[in-house]
Amino acid sequence: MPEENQPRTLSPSQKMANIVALAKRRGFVFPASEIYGGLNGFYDFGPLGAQLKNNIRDAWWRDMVECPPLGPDGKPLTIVGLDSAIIQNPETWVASGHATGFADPMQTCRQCKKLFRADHVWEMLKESDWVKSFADAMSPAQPEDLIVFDSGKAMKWAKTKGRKCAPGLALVRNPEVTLSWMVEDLIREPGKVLGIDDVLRHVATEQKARTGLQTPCPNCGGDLTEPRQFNLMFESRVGAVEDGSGRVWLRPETAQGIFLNYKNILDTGRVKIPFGVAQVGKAFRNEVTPRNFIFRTREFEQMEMEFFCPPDDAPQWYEFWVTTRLKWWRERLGLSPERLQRREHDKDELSHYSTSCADVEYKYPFTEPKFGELEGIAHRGNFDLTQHQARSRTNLEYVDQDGGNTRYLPHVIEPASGLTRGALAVLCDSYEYDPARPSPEWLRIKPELAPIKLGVFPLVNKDGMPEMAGKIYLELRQKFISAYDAKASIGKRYARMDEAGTPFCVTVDGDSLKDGTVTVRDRDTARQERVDASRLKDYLGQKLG
RNA sequence: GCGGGUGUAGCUCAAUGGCAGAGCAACAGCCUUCCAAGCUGAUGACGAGGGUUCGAUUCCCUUCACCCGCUCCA
Repeated sequence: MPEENQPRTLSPSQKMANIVALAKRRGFVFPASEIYGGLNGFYDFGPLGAQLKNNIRDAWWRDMVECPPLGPDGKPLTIVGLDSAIIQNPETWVASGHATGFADPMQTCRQCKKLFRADHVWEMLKESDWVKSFADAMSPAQPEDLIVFDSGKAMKWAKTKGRKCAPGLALVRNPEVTLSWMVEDLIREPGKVLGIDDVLRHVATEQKARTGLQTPCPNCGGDLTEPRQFNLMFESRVGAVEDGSGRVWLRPETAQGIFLNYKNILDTGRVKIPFGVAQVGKAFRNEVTPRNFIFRTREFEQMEMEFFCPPDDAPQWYEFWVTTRLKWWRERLGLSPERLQRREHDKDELSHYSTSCADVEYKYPFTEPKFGELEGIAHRGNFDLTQHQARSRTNLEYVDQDGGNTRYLPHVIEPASGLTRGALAVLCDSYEYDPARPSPEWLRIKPELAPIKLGVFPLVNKDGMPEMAGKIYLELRQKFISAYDAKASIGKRYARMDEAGTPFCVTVDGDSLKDGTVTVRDRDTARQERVDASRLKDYLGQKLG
């Protein structure tokens, strides 16, 4: 209901709150097991959400498997489908690196309470503000990666910072703690030139001797806790005996199921390189912090495709898939171009398996003005096949009969998108707000993706209108997902359909009974057109695609 | 996992150490001739567990969930 003085535009956080509320109100997304108080990181998709998600999935499957794009040479690509088990032999995850890579030891700082990956601490330390400012203060004239320890300069610096400093000893580090006990020995030689690595090594040795810990906190220099194990994979057990013998994991990504079946598909699928294998399914990660509605959940759905190609061709296929996938989100799902971007990963951001990786990113309301991930396209090289070949002792080489029977492990380009995130992006992108409208909130979902395509109403519940509307409904529902509604006022029914993102509403009114025409109302403009009821199927077929 | 904040009906909000109220939504019916009209009716809540108390939604403890930040990540 529009209220006076309501602002026309919403802040990103208000917008997000509205989207979450609408998603629940209209049955798109509910918190999982809500009657028991919910469960952190899990959501259920309601009637409309399930349909929306299926529509996105079907569009992806259609464009990947049933009718894949043409390659750079203008010839159609070969991509086949797969649906592999969620639980696989645990060796899978040892080979893929998830059993170790997903079990990162973490450390918390006792002073500033920040959390760090233990294997990142050293690098972060080098980049940390307190080490840098320390270096700057000590040797403004020196290159940035060098520190000159000089007690005279130290005293001067401490003075300008308003800190006390004993000759030759006391350096003060940010913000309160003295560093003197750590660098005492180094300062004995004023003027000596040292690299940051030298200093850090010394600091670490001192700290270990004193506290038994390896490294100071990169943020504040405080004490870090012991590295603690985190395992991001969900554990389960095969067999009913609880003795730890049948331990298995739920897959943290769908991709590995494809690599495990690579040989089977080669042997039976009549495919030859280059080709792709696509799969949609649930994956599970024990995220440290599920956050932002369904953006990061512990159970989520992926749409992944592994594209196998000759090693030399990999760079061009990588480029091909990045542009193809970006275009897909923009054109097929209709996401706003200005809210989509391609972002190349930095070197230090790359996973253990990939040599290059680009994200298709969307500007979600909760990341604004920044972007958040929607899909990642990774050049995985032959990492996975190499690992599985070695660990399973199964030859996974491809014999290229077109290329003089050469043998090689193909390289892999992997476009991996989040279906759950895709649904979120569609909800966010289609959310419209205009307090001047009778229905101020509506979802401008692309008609092809809308969970309900059509509302069919009698204008009022008498004079034969319900009968005629009922007949039209029975006919149209065979072709379009439709909803019949005769409750409450016509305006309310339009508003309900607007919030569900239903693109068109057909209304039977008094004239319909006389001349056989009905009105078709457009969700986005709220304008109506009179159409002959007998032409409805064709008319709507054109509009709904 | 750490720190901060928040938990009363589906939503927005009341009140109270002694029977927990309203508006909207949803449901049934009446009415209604194009954009959340009206009438009637029935349904519906103190996040969970424990403690103090004759009695706790209210005070105390614990826990769970959600929001924000750190971190991780499709």
